[in-house]
Amino acid sequence: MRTFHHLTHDLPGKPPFVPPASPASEPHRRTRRDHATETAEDYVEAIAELEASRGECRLVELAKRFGVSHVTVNRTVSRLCKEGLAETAPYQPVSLTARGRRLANRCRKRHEVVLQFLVSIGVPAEVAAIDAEGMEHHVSPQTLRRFEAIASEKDAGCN
Amino acid sequence: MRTFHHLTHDLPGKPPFVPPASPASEPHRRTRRDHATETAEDYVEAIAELEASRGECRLVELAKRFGVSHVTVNRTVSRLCKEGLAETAPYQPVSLTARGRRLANRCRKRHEVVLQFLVSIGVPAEVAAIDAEGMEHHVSPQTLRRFEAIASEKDAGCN
DNA sequence: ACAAATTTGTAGCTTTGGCTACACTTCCAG
DNA sequence: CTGGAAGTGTAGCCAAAGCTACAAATTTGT
Repeated sequence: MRTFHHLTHDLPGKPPFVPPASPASEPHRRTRRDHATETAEDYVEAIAELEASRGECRLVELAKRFGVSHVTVNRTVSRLCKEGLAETAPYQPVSLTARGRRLANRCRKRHEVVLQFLVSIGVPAEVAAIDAEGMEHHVSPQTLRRFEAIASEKDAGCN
Repeated sequence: MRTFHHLTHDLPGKPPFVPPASPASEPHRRTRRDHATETAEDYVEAIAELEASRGECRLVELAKRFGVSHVTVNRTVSRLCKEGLAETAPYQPVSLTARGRRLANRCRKRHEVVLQFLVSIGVPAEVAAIDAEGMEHHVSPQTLRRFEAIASEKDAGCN
């Protein structure tokens, strides 16, 4: 993600051939940006759940949850700490900061809405669980509102 | 993606502490797997479009489309070639193989279905375009069928 | 209390996907 | 027909997210 302008002195004689970057590239740029936050979102959500269900969140549990090695979890949690979303100390459990908790709550709600929406339109529960996991990070607030409305509509039996 | 067992002699005295990997990790593993194919899907789709609209697909056009540098495009296209989805020669345009074209067609259809579905449930077109871009890769065939059904339902004015 | 099991940390590797800087082809205009 | 602009290639850097192997700490069972 980092840019390196420290060597780009922008000497006026030679514009270093900047690529034009069409407006149509916006959705892609957005999708890439989402990507960067996906991991953080998944992690804070998992941490919150584990704290709720077990009282504390240990790295091994996260590793099991995501199906990755504890090393990957360790590094990712370090990143979350640097970003001010989580806190931890060597050999101690992981906890969320206030910011992390807020993010976790938002993600949990969004996840639930997406999942219930998929189920409400007739997607089998197991498939819906998988799709929701992948889709949730790309659902905008506007779309989420529509999902919510439709899910509750169907729940009320108005179809 | 590569694994390195060349030093894992599996001496029977010490099982190298295999992580348990809960069943709940499946959706995440699946999502990660999707990730790997997302780029390929986006690229073949873009290549097909550019071939259709301009007769040929040049790297610069792809770079503009995705908002990335031509270097990134170059490397990604090389990977597509290795995977048998595209073909190119130095300083020549990029074209799709038969496999690449089939993939592109599937992706285009899926993209259209997702986009139309979002619009049909009342998401503003611009927002729908962005969301579709991010969501499409995570929509299973089952969910896609539901999307399709609902979109055509609404189109027919049955609500 | 101590050995074993579990958990966590660290070193070092891979691939993917970003980037800049610079070199080289192509191609067209004058 | 030649020179510059546009397009492409290559070298080399970065960060994220995956891994194994090994080391250290902590917890647990006897």
